[in-house]
Amino acid sequence: MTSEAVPGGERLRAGGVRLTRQRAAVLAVIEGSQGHLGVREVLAAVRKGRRRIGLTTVYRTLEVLASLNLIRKVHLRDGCQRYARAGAGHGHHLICSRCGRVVEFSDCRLGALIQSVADRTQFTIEDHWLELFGRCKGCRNGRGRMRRRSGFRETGTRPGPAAP
Amino acid sequence: MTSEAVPGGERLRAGGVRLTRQRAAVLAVIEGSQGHLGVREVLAAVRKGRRRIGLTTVYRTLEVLASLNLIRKVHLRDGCQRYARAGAGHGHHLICSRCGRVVEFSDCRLGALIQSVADRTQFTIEDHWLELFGRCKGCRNGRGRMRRRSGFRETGTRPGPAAP
DNA sequence: TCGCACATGAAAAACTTTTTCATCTAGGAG
DNA sequence: CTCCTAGATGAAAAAGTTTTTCATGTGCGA
Repeated sequence: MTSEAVPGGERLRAGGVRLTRQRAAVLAVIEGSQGHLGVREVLAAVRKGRRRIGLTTVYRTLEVLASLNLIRKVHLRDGCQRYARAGAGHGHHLICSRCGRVVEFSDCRLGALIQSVADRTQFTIEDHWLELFGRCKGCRNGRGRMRRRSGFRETGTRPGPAAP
Repeated sequence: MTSEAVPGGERLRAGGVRLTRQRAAVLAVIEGSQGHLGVREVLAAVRKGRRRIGLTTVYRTLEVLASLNLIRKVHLRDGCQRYARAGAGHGHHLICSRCGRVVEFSDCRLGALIQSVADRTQFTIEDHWLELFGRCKGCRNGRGRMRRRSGFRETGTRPGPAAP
């Protein structure tokens, strides 16, 4: 297995960690999903792809990949151990509350707001975190809310209609 | 114990739930803290105040109080089962990454940004969520980062230097 | 004051996350 | 190309968190 053949291989190496088949598999699963996945879902998806992997490794790998910014940790109203593929920006998310689709955006013009809050509160503001929730085009007229923890698309990359 | 004597009593009743000594105690602990507290910390603080309460009740009560907007759920980088007192706004938080102090603000002028992201992604955006992280005045020159899960001030309301 | 629907809490169950440690392997050295 | 080893893996166990259960308690309207 050459690193060239594995998407993300270079990026893993660049991060100073080894390219293992497990890491490649987890990265592929996340990148192949348009939604956000939890630990058990990643485990199931990797195993469905006929690759052996242990639960412990999934925990560790998700943490490693997130720290390298190869994937993003997504926070929902309840529970925040979910992950989505990383886009170009610094990781703000727009999440469909019905199907779970995650779209990343980075143009958060918060400069003025941050300045104003900083002035008023005497804080030095170092970081911010913004998430938007709504309905994607396909789920616009959906009746209810899909079960939160259900996977959206485990794998398979079909270009979605929405992208920044 | 009349409801008048208990801060939050009216608000609990208005929410359609009973005013119990446990709910009052949990609310008092959260309101008396300037930081964010986890479930175990709330449990410990209530018990330190010599009031009997069970862990199950703490879980249930925090959920009830948060659903009535009497307290807020705070999400941190890791873990998001922490709670802080509720201010007037719709609940955005500025959090000191050293001491844990939480300041709520509500003037988030995100209209233009939300419009722009909505246009580009074809999403209908229904809700947003913004959190700022930094250092409060007192922690400006702090060396490191205080242990994340440590309580900040369990109780006692001394007017802090920072308030919107 | 009474009564009961709602609330509590101890214990157990269910679930999640971390730790441990023996084994494996990616990938650089030779 | 083969060898070697630090880093990676994973099964099992431990630790921690959250939910469920159900008998008992109590807020509050009648």
